[in-house]
Amino acid sequence: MSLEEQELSNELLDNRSPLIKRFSHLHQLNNNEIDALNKIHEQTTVLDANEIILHKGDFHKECMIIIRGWAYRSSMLSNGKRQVINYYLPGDIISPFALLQPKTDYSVASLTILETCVFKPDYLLQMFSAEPRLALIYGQMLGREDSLSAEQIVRLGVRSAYERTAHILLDLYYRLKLIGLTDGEETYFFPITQELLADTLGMSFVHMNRTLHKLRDNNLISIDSKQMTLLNIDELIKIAEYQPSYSQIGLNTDINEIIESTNLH
Amino acid sequence: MSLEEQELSNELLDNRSPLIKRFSHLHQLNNNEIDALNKIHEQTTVLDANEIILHKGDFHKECMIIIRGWAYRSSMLSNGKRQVINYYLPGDIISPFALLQPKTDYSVASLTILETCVFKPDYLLQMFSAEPRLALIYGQMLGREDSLSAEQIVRLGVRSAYERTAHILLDLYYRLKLIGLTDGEETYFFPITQELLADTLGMSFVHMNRTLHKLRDNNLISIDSKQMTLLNIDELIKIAEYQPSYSQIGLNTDINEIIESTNLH
DNA sequence: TTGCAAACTTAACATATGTTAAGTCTACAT
DNA sequence: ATGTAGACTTAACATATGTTAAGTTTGCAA
Repeated sequence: MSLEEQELSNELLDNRSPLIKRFSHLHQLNNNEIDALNKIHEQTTVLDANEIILHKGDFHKECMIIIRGWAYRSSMLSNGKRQVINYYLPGDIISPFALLQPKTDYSVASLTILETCVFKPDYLLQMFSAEPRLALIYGQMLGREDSLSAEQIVRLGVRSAYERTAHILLDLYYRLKLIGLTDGEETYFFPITQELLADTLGMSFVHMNRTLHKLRDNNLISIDSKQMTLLNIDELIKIAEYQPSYSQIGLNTDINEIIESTNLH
Repeated sequence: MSLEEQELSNELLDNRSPLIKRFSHLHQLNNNEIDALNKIHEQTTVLDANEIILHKGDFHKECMIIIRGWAYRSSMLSNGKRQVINYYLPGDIISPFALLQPKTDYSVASLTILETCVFKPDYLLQMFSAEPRLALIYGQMLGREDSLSAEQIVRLGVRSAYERTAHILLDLYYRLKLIGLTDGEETYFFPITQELLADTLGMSFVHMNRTLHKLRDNNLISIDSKQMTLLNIDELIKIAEYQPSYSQIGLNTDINEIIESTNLH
C-alpha cells in the first residue's frame, strides 16, 4: 500500500468512527470488540446546524455518538440567560447515562452540521456483557467527562475572563488534537460564535469580544473565518494555568491488567 | 418491636450504611446484593476534620464510601485561589472512577470528622460481575453526579451571588433530606465556613458574608451554631430557580425492567 | 446583485463584586 | 480562666465585568 493509499484508508477509518479510533489509540482492541463497536455505527444520521437534539425533560430514547461536527449541552434560565455546560466533539457520546436516567436534565443542540450514530441504550448492556473490556473503556470515558466538567467548574469559579478564554481554547485544541482535527500549525475549525462562547464562560458577549481582542492584540491567537490559531501555546498555558493531561483518558491504566487482576474473564 | 426499637434499628442501619439505604430506597435489593454491598462495609476508618484525603496527582489505590461526615473535592491555582468542585455527603463515593484512572485529578479533603469505608476498586468489578444490577445502580449514581456537576456549572455561570447561595443551600438540603439528615424544620448541620462557601461559589469571602446577611435579613435562612435553617423554601426556590428533581437518582427508571429488556440475566 | 439577518465591534456608562483593612466574636487548648 | 487562632463582620474604596446603544462587517438567500 502506498503512503497515499494508507493515508486515505486511515482517513476513511477516522471519518467513519472517531470513537473506535480514540479507543484503539489507548487499547489494542480485538476483532470482536471492533465488531461490537461497529454494530453501533451501522446507521448514521445527519442533522442541520443549530437544531435542538434533546429537549430538557424529554424521555431518553437513544444515545448518539458524534461522527462529525460539534454539539453542546446547555441550560436556560427564565431571565433568558443561557449556560453552556459542555461541548460534544467527534467521538463523544451524547447522553452516556441515557440507559439509567428516565429524562434528560439539559438540552443538547447541534452547533454545526452533525453526523451521528444513533443507537438504543439497551445495546450498551448487551455489548458490555459480551465484551466486558468495553465496559471498562466506557467507564474511562465517563471518568474523562467528569474531569472535563470539573475543569469547567474551576474555569468559571476562579479564573478571570482572560484566563478562562485562554483555558477553553487550549482545552478544545487538545481535545481536537487527540482525534486528529487540528493541523500542524495549531489551527482548528472553531464554529463557536462569540455570543455562545460568552454563554460558555459566564460573561457578556461584549466582554467576550473585548477579551478575544486582548488575546489577539497580545499575539496569542488569531481567528480567521472560523479558523482558530493558537500562536503561542506555551504562553497561553502559562496564562490559563492549563494542565494538558486531564483531558486524556487514562493513558497509563492498562485495562487488561485490571481484567487479569480480577476473576472477570 | 416497639416504635422506639424500630426507630433505633433504623437508625443503626442508616448509620452503618447510607449507601445501602439510598439504594434500597430506589430499588428492592435482594439478599445477595445486600451481602455484596455489606462486604464493602466491613472495615471502616475514621479521619479527622480538615485532613487531605487525596492529593492531586497521587496514584489511586482505593475508593471510599462516606458513612458519616462531609468531604469536598477542590482545585487550587498558584495564585492561592481555590475552587471547590463538589461536596461528598454520607452515601457518596469518593473517587468513583478510581478503578479506571491512574491518578487523582483533584484533591479531596475532609470537612468534618469523617467515617468512611475503604475498599479496593477491584472489588467493584467482582461485585458487578456477580451482581449486575448493582453495576446499573452504580451507573445511576454516576449519572446523578454528572447532573450535580452540571448544576454547579450553571450556578457559577449564570446566577448572581445571591441566587447562587440560595441555590446551593437548597441543593445541600435536598441531598441531606434524601438520606435522612434533615429534621422536620428544614434544618440541617452545616459545617461549611463562609470562606469555604465563597470558594465554592466563586466569590470573595467578604461578599459571601454580605450575601448570607442579605438572605438572613430577608428572612429566608437562619444560621445558628452550624445549624442551617431554610425559613422559606418556596421563596428560595423561586429566587434560585431551583429544580428539586435533578439530584434524585433516576426515580422512575426500573432497573429490573432494563435487565429484563436485554438478554443479561 | 442586492437585501437582510446574524455576527461582530466599539464607546460610554453602570454596577456587582473584589480588595484592603480593622475590627469583634467564638471556641478550644493550655 | 485565659490566651489565641480561626471565623465572622463591617466600612471604604477599587475594578472587572455588565448594560445599553449605535454602529460595521459578513455571509447567505432571493
